[in-house]
Amino acid sequence: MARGRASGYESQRELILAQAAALFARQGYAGTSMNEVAKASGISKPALYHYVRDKQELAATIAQEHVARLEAVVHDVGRLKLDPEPRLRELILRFVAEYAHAQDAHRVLTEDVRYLDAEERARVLGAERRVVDAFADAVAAVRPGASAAALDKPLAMLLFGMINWMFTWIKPEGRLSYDDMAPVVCDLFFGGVGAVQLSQSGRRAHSTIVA
Amino acid sequence: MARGRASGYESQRELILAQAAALFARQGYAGTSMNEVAKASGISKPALYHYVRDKQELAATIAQEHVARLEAVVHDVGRLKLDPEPRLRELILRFVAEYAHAQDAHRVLTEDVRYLDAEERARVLGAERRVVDAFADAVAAVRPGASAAALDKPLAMLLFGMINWMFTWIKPEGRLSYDDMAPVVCDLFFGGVGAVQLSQSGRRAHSTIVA
DNA sequence: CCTACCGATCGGTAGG
DNA sequence: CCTACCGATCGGTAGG
Repeated sequence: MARGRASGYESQRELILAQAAALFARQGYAGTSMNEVAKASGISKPALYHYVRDKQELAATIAQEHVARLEAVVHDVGRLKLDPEPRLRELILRFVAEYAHAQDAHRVLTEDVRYLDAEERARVLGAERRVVDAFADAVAAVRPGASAAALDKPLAMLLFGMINWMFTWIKPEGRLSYDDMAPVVCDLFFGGVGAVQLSQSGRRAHSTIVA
Repeated sequence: MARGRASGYESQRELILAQAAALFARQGYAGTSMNEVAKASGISKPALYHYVRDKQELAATIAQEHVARLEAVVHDVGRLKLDPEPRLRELILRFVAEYAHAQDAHRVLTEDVRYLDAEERARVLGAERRVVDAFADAVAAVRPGASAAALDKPLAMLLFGMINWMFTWIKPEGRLSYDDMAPVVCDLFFGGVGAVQLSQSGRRAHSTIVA
């Protein structure tokens, strides 16, 4: 669609998307004005509208491209034909690496998708669901014979919780990086998933032990 | 809507705070107007400003009161003088229970604190830091003799990740509740924390995080 | 007539 | 406690 454009058009648009992602991540979608996006991109607001249709297209594109990369990671790892544990470990390591160099887009994906209209939100959430399902399958594979298969997806979500939450407390200037934490997440999950399998085999047995 | 006399001031204010928390949680702080808060509270906008100084006070109060409850939980559990593992388990169960009946306030705490001015943000983040430190201490206590004490706080943050992320995927109408997941989180963490201790011993002794 | 913009301003709405 | 407004800024677009 952009084939006829000048060669600089796509690179300018990519710069705009990067600047918008940074602003949305820091200030939120609703808390960021198109004037700020234009200023950060070094162009006027009318010029900005030469590259993007409207504000929502910015968030939609940022989220869509990011979740598409996550789907690509899932696909790539699937083609490696690894055993269950190496496969899940590979997924975790690659996702953390992906987040590490796309922190802004990831925050837009997790916080700003609610501002998209129904159709675009459905597209993004559909891709997210496929990623979650892939993780749930990988979790199921490392829990052979588990009687509580209903916990595969919740366990995958706990895994996502650990790695998605990392962007709130890992600071670029700190000495602990995303890559340092990825193996810790793996060890914690692989070490603990067996205990969940055992204690949850009789459903909800523990829910009111202490309270 | 029924409104009392002078004694009704506080209850009206509490209704406003609850409505604001629900709107902020759903739409974000910047994406919510004071007109919406007034309408949801069944009063006019000028009337709303009779109960609150400005928009920021709403978010500050919601976040401050919520984190104060979390600090109270930490304090209450501390007075029980439990052994390390029951203590951390009790903290997890009570935090999940607290989140379950304050989901809106919790989302404001985790997403909208960035919109507060420096002073109020510092107050909230200070309270959050004390809560995190208490969890890190509880984590340290279940890792006796661990040579990688620098991982106590990161492990506490992974724990927070699991339980803080729950609000994004546990739906009220869903099959799994917060209370169902709390023991799963406990089992996963207690089962896995030993594996982390082994594989991470000797790594990055002076790692620090900025929380 | 195209592109790549500009200074200025549109109709509405924000917090107050 | 309402109507009536303000200075400013919102997302988006006019003419040139």
